[in-house]
Amino acid sequence: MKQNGLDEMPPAGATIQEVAKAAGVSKTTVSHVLSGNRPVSAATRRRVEKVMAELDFQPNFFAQALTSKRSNSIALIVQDITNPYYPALARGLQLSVARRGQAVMLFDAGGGEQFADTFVNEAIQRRVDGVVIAASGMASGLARLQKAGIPVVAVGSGLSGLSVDWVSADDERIAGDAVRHLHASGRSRLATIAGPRGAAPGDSRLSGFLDAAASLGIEVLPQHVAVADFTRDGGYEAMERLMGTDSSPDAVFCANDLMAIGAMEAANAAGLDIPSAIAIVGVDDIDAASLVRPALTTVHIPVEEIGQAAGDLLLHRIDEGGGASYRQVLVNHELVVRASA
Amino acid sequence: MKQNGLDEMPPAGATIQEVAKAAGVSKTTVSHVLSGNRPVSAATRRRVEKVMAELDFQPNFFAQALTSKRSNSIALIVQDITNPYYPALARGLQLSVARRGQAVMLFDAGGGEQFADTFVNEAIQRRVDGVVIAASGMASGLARLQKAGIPVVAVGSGLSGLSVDWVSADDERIAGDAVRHLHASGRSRLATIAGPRGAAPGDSRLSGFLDAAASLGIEVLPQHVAVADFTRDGGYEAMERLMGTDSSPDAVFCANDLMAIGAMEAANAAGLDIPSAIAIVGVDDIDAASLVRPALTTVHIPVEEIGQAAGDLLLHRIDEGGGASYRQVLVNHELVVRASA
DNA sequence: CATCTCATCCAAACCGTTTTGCTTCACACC
DNA sequence: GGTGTGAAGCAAAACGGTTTGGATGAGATG
Repeated sequence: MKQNGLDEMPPAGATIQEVAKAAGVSKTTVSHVLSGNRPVSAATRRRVEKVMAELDFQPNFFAQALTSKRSNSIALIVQDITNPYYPALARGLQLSVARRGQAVMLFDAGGGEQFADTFVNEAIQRRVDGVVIAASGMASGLARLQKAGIPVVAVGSGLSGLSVDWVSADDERIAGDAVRHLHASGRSRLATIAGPRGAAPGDSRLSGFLDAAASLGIEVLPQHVAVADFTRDGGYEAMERLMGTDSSPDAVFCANDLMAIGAMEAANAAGLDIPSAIAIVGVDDIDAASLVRPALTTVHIPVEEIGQAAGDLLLHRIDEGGGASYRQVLVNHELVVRASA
Repeated sequence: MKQNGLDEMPPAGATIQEVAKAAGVSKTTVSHVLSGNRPVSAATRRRVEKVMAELDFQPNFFAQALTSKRSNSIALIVQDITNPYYPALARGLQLSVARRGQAVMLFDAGGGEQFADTFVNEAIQRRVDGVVIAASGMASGLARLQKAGIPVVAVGSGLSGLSVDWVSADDERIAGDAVRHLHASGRSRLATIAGPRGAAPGDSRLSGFLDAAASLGIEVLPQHVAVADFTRDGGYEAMERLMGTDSSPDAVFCANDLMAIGAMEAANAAGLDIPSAIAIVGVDDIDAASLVRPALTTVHIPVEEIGQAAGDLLLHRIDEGGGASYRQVLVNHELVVRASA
């Protein structure tokens, strides 16, 4: 019977009832000293608090949630937690919401797409107080969450049309800045490795790239637009395709660093020198960007800040409701010129 | 009043009571079709299920948790989520526990130390079904969790003495393998950049390093043991200290890749060629290890597998209790020889 | 025909809180 | 000495499920 040799009894956690009895008051009163919802005389309060401490009383979380209808948990749904972008996002988010007693539930789609919807279901069933969603194909999930009355904030661009709070980097301008940098350093045969079509930052960075090129009078060949999945391997393969075209580019803008690094490897493997034969620029400024040789020129995005902003937006909507006026925040980016372009 | 232009009414989630009424049965019966705890006639079952679907009924998570005393959530407490080691761990863990309907709650100590205890409290209050703890200074937290009767599994070494399930890489042998490789390639003035003393993988890798050196007849100078905090910056500074000593080393074993990369940078900055002037080996085999130039020789650790094993151990203890017989699993590592050593 | 046994279903108690009336009591006031 | 007032505390009803102990009726058994 005895499971642990140390204690004679599993502590089992005192209930409010037991505290009440030990303190000689009703559970109502105990509840009141707990919540402060109604006044309790100083003497009684002290007595109750003392008993609580002695019994190591901790209010039952589930019972509280049941009546208050709040779980004090928020869900973070990410595309791929092993992509260094997301841990930074998670940290920022936790920083923001932890102060308000909210815990973060992590749902990692593992790079796949189909899971995101499953996770939305989980979040709804668990009645989280809110969810931050940073995964591709989130539109349908968004709708379901909103129908369920759960506050959401989306992370990523291409959301302007939707009725949702969101935070994002200014992806079009990011791409534009990269293009202008490339152009200023004399490149003219521009290519891009874009993210998956229809997904968050992929489309915006692509259109930003295209627009900027157009406004500089640069023609971008159709075969110079490759699509990959934001992974290093994807970038590698996309680069191979790009190099395989008859008129090969002298610069490529990659929609994130991971793909840019993959692209660099492909270029190396093909014997192309970076940056003399081909310039490469990425986006995100992950740690690895400064580690590769040549060091990757990229656009720094303050990811942790994005996470915090998402948390703030979410808390605001949880507290205030906020109705149908949606807020969006754009964070600042910065071109970091290193050696690759 | 109207908040969302679409629906006239917030769906509000049907209760079991409403389902019962609509199906013309008692809530008991509904509960039984839900849980299968007692037989229900096929006809009734169908009727109830139909009503459930129509009303989009989802059992209230809190109410269920209140009676079942299970939250179907587990906590993952990590030292620093931006260290690429931990996201991989998180993924492995989720992979393991998601199949059993458990969600992962992420607590990121943000590199700091003092938070881990706070998080343990959070976990207890939230009555998670179990916790995986992978952070330094976890001993006190372990004790508290166990006293609260919450299953725990620890990740990291130096836990052999403790009464707890744990999973780890074989840190002593990892260090030994690295040392033997260094020795085999002709190095003799070995140094190490260890993790913080008293913390999980730092100590074991250090003693493994020392033991292996001793058994090879290599003398390690006291000033050739530097301590850092597992970050890149920490590795950089530790390397500076190492190079500042009068008899400078010709090889350094770093307790993780991040520090190894920092060390490489410091060596570069000092004009030391790697590997001719100084060899460097790390541990973890994070993505960046293959990206730096020269590519980092390191010891590969199957981190995702560690996460899965931790999940399996935890689920087992949640299900079976398991009493005072603790399990430990050691995962296999592998030396990956690249260019830096 | 009386009884026994299942299969089905229901009512009520329970999980541990919060919240909403109400009661009590002391005190001030007229 | 009645009456109004506020402070302090209590009982009971939620919250939305699960579980336990019957009740009911149909078919099997003697």
